[in-house]
Amino acid sequence: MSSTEDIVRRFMQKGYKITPQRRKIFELLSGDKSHPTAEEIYQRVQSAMPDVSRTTVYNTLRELSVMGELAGLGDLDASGVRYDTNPSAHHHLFCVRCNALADVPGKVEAPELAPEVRAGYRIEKSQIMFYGVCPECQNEETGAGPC
Amino acid sequence: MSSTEDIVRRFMQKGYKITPQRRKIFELLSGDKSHPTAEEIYQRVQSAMPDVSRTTVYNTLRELSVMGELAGLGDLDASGVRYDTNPSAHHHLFCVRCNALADVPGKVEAPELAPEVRAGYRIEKSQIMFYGVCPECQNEETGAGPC
DNA sequence: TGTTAATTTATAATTATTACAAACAAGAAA
DNA sequence: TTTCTTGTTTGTAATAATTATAAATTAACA
Repeated sequence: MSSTEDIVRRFMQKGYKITPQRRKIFELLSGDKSHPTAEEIYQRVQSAMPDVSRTTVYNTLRELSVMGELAGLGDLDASGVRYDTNPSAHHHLFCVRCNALADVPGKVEAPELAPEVRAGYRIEKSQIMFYGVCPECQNEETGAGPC
Repeated sequence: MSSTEDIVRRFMQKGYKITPQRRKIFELLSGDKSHPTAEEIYQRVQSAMPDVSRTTVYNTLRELSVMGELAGLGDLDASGVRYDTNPSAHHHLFCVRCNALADVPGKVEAPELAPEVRAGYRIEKSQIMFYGVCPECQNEETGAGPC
């Protein structure tokens, strides 16, 4: 996601008002790489500004999504939508043990689909989810005995 | 998914009972390629057996998932989990207009991730979602005038 | 055919998210 | 700076998907 000030600027250009709540949410999200859920974002906002409501968090997330600053990643582990602050096209790594979600940096191309396998679809983009075990969970595996 | 009788056999081997409800759900699912939601499956079961409860549908879907006969595909369009009756590894095509979901037949390999891009993950499998427009929606586009 | 344990059912509980309407505040205008 | 207008926030209620629970039912076996 862009810097807080960039987003503030874009919100103002669109005629949106800059409230302390919105600014705080921008600050918490810009630079975040953890792909938090709405609830996690709400919790973080709470510690900084205890009176912010869930609704405001949801609203702001929706506005940022519409503006293309955020992308929502459909429910992977039934804990809700996870937000990706990196709006450029990229793939993801999902830890099947702890549900961590990481970006695959850089450009990795998905394969082209041959026409006979494309079912007539006109393909516009693609997204690869790599499932596996993150480094932290690999450590625990060796250290913590049998599963 | 396997044939109804194969699944019945596997359920019996596990000591599960074969009820008319379960058998009907197996029948409706085996051979299905539409990636229905739990609610859609419930509706279809209803037309054949009006007294089946949602809970039974959900329970049976969970049992089939645990047994590996079904795979749940996390929420793509906020209408709930969609069930894939094809348990072998394959990729998907998602229509961004009508939310249709289709299998990519055969083996299409996702790219290997270079170590410097893998974030330390041990990768176990991967799944590519191709986003685009299905043939039906392409037809409507040309026929139905401006969007 | 009777027994028993699994299954089904209806209902209530949970969880993520959206809708709503009243209270409030940002930013433009005076 | 004060006022005004309109967008924003908030708390609460509504939705929707799914899970938990406990009583009633029934499949499978003896």
